[in-house]
Amino acid sequence: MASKANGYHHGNLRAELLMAAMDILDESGIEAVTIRQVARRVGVGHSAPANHFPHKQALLTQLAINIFNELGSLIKSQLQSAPEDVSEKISLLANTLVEFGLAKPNQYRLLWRRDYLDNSSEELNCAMDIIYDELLATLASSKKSKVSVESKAIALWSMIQGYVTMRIDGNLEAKNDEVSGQERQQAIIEVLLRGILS
Amino acid sequence: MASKANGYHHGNLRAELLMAAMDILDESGIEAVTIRQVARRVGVGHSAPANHFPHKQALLTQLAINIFNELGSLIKSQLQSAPEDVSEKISLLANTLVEFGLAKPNQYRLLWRRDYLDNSSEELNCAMDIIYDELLATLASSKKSKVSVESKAIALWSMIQGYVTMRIDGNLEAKNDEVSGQERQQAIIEVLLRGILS
DNA sequence: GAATTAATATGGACACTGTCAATTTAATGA
DNA sequence: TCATTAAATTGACAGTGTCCATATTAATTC
Repeated sequence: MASKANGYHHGNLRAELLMAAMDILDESGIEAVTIRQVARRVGVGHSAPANHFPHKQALLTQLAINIFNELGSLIKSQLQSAPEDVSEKISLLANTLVEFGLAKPNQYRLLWRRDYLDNSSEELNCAMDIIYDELLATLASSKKSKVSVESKAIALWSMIQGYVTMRIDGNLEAKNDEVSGQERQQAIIEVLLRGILS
Repeated sequence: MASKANGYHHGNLRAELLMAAMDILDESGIEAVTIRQVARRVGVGHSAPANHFPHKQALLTQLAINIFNELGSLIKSQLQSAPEDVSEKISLLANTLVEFGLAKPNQYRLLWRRDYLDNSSEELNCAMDIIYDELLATLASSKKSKVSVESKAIALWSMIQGYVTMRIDGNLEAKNDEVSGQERQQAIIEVLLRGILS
């Protein structure tokens, strides 16, 4: 790609490794993302990545950070052109998260595979918190009730996380009955919304 | 253990492999459960397990089935000595699931790691459905509303799954504020319950 | 500009994995 | 008793992440 084409030194290896890793992730899932496979795709020796990522975990963590950031941007842009109504806002946010997960299942999965990631990475946790904070801010304008905003946020955050995970893993297929995914998605958001707003 | 002690033929290998695998799972997580490690712990050659489980997936699938069954029994016994009140029943069921996940995180995790399991296994899906059906049955006696029982069940099932996953992966630690896990757990169940019963 | 240093690449090695194959041992049944 | 079958053995293979010594180039310093 945008390499210096001098033969030995690549010039842009770190970025290209990340791109190749993302491609493999999308195509074949996290299990297929191996250091050696990524190196092969970029056309470089199997030990070259070590200069840019000390271990596999570091590469995957950076990948997850990038995914969180992209998802965060998406949510922000969606919310900017959002209606004033609180429940519509919450619904939009939830739908954006679900749609992202369904559209890019392998990327979404990686976000929650903390066994593959460096949990102590500040950057990773910040990238995640940006999304969570968006959720908190949106919920903050809902009617005060016995239940705290934090609890509402965690309830919503949890339900979305669980729903998407089960959807993309095929755990809900047999339970969809006559209802389409779209309707179900709308319905469960509505259930929680009712609890949040009451 | 209960082997025939003849030296060569083990006599009870299948069961002991499962026990050893479960121990390793509990102790060190799913990544540490390797065929060779399990065989080593039982004191048998690295290829002996192949006679009882054609591949690693088969062993892990059986493990997951056993876990689902135990969890199912636990839930059933809990519900038998449950109060009549619907909301109390739902709350009990949710708490039982969450408590199980927190008490045996690695077992709980495996239940949802469909990439490690044989998704087409009838037995596995049945074992899971037993729990889901319990959920459905409990919810069925709640007040009829615009939202179907199925959607309520999936909402609850999703929220629990997401909440437990994030709790045991440490994704909620920074978001707990001053509130203890117990209180938070109660609060999010209450939020959803309010949506379900309204 | 030349020489030194630092960064980045290379291939080989190691221990580990799952799975296969050929072989050995023991139990079973005609 | 003897053939068959089930269940164990060891050895091999390709694949993995990570370390190592080495080679090449870029950057820095004199």
